[in-house]
Order: sequence, then structure tokens, then C-alpha cells
Amino acid sequence: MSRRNEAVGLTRQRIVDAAVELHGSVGPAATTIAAIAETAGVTRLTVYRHFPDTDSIFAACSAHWMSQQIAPRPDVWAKIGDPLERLRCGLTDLYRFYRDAEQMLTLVRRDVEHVPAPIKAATIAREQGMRDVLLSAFRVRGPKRDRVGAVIGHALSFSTWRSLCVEQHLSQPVAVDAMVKLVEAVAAPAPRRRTA
Amino acid sequence: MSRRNEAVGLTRQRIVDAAVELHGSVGPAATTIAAIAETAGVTRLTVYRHFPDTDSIFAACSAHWMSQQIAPRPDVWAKIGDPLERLRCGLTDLYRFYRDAEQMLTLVRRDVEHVPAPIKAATIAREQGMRDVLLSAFRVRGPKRDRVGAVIGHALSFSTWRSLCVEQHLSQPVAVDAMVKLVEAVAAPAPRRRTA
DNA sequence: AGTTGAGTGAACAGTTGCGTTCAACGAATC
DNA sequence: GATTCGTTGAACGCAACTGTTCACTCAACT
Repeated sequence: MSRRNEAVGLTRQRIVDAAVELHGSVGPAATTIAAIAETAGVTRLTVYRHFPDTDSIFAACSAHWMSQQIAPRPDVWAKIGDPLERLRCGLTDLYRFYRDAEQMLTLVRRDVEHVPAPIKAATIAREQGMRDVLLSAFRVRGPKRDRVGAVIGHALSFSTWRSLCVEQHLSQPVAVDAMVKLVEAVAAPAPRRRTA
Repeated sequence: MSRRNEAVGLTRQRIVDAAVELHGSVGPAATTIAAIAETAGVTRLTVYRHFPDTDSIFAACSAHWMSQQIAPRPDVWAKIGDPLERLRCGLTDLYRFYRDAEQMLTLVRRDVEHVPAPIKAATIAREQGMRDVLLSAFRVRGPKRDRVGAVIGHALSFSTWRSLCVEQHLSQPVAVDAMVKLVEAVAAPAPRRRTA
């Protein structure tokens, strides 16, 4: 039961690796069973033997990819007391992750319709959790709290990182700085306009 | 030559309308010739007679859709002297347009690979023009000018509007306000930190 | 040494899309 | 009334992807 199972596991791993590679290069929507099989160096039939449908491949693929990423750590951010410092720290950590995972995240977001519901839900929950950690440090109350939460959510979004760091060519620290300033300005207690 | 050509033009118009509708509902990538024909109430052959390939349909489709939109007017924004006021005005105008065109823009951006190059180029040029109009009102110089330009570009992006007004459920004016504050903070002459 | 089973190769049936050809209809035009 | 031509219906060839079946090989396990 050892050498044989090992070989089987290896084949399975090659299939998952191939799926990860294709998801990250052509995107989940364009990833066909035939392409996975070819990339993995096995037959379509072998892929079907290991995974009944595309969704189960996606699940294994997603888990494996996640396991080899350095994920952001909201639990660590939570230890920082100062709201803006916590925010800066969190965004720096998150944007580092976004940078590492750019290709994959870009394509997965584009093909979000093809992502199985559980994975989508987990992603949303993770983002919600990060938002809560960052927002909870702020003392603002009332309707302004909603606005601060919203701009924090905006700062956390992958599309925001992409807009700032890829399309606008900002460096990561400058992008973080801009988003911190945004939250700071929205959270500021005295809006004092000169045109008042 | 009158009644007949009129009928031909009507058929052509029905095809273009069908293409617009499908681009805005299922997206350009999933818009097939057969679906266009069916929606227009004609045969695939008729579609092929009017348009040699998908790109020419896209061009006609894009032009027709644009003609029935109320496009943003950077030339009007340019008349406002105060930088922040010009910015606020421009973003309000642009976000109104984004709101009207949400579905279409969302799907076209998703399927951007299927958009013919000329249309893509025109869109980029338009966004670049808006950025220039808004940035030119600011007096900042040096490296800070790049950063102000970048956050203006970020504020102008459709993904930013989508993040703020759709995902974060901000109202249009509040979203505009947040982005104005962002640019104001980045453009501010004295960063004066209390932690300095 | 015999059995198990992962992997192979080939083929099948079904779907969807593209692009093209042909004969025929029918209404507008001359 | 004859002609033009936009439109139609049916069909064909091509390509790609999905699942599934069957017979087969060969290494590994008992």
C-alpha cells in the first residue's frame, strides 16, 4: 500500500499542479480538462478518474494554491492599537499578498462566475473579517462609521490595489500611504471647509 | 430605392440593437452570432450579410450605444478654476455616467480581451484626457505631481466607482466626497504628522 | 504467481460555435 | 410583368469540449 499509493498521489498532485498553472495563466474559464491532462502529462481519462467534475478540481486546486501562499494575517494586525498604524500595517501585508498573487487573482476575479460558491463565500468572509479588524480600532460612531468602513473596504479591495499599483504605477508604500490618508481624511473629526 | 433601403436599414438596426442588448446582458464574450440573429428576429445568414465578422458588429454596436448615452464632458469641467471644485464636478459627472452604464461597462471590462483594439485605445485615451483636465488645475510640482495624478486616475477608474458605490454601498455624493478628500490629502502641501 | 487497479488508447455520442454553399421565396423596383 | 436582391431554410464541413464505454498494458501488491 505504500509505493503504489505514493505513485497515485503523485499523479494526483501533477493534475492539481497543472490546474493551478492553467488557472493562473489562462484563467479558470478557459481551463479545460484536456488542457489540464496535457499539462500534467496524463490522459483525460486519468483526470476524470481522480476528479468527477470541474468543481472538485477547483476545490483541490484552490486549497493547494492557498497552502503555498503567504496569506495576510489579520490576527496579527489586530494586536496594533493605533487605528492608522494598524491600517497601514494591514494594507502593507495585504498589498504584498496581492502583488505575489496578482496573476491568479486577476484571472479568478475575471472568471468569478466559474468559481464554486463555497470558495466565493470564503473569500467574501475573509475580506469582511479584515475590514472588521481594521474598522474596530477606530472610535468613530454614527453614520460616519459606515463611511469609514466603506473606504476601508475600498482600500482592501484587490481592484483598488490593481488600480493604484498596476494601472497608476504607484509603489506599494505610496499606495498604502494614499489609502491611509483617505481613511484618515474620512475619519477626521472636524471637516472644516473654507467654503463653508 | 427608398422603401427597400429603409427596410434594409431597419433590419440592420435590429441586428445592432440585438447586439447591444446581448453585450449588456451576457457580455461580449458570450454574445454569439446565433443569439444576435435570434434576438433580432432574423437568420444567422442575414447577420453575416450585414457584418462580415464579430469585430464589425462590435464597432457598429459600440458607436450606437455611445450615441444614446449621456457622455461625461471633460471640456465643461475644464472651465472650473478651483482644482478641488473641478475635481468634484468631474467625478460627479463621471460617476453619473458610470451609474447609467453600469451593466454594459461591467461586462465589457470583464470581456476586455474580446474588445477590438481601436475601441480599447479610444477608451484609454478618453480616460487619459479626463485625468489631464483634472490634474492640470493643481499647482503641485515634482514627484508629488505624479502621486496626485495617480490618485486622480484611481478616482476616475470605473472599478473605483464600482467598489465604492456598488460593493461598499456608498451614495454617489459620498463616494465623490471621499475621492475628493483623497486627492486633497495627497496634494496637501504640509503632511505634518503628529508622530514626526 | 496471480490478482488488483491506475493509467492508456481509441472510439462513441452529444453539444455548441464558426463560416460557407445552394436553391428558393417574395416584395420592392423598373 | 420581369427583374433585382434581401431574406430564408436546410445542409455541410470544421473545430473544440464534455462525458462515457471498452479492451488493454503493466507495475505493484498479496
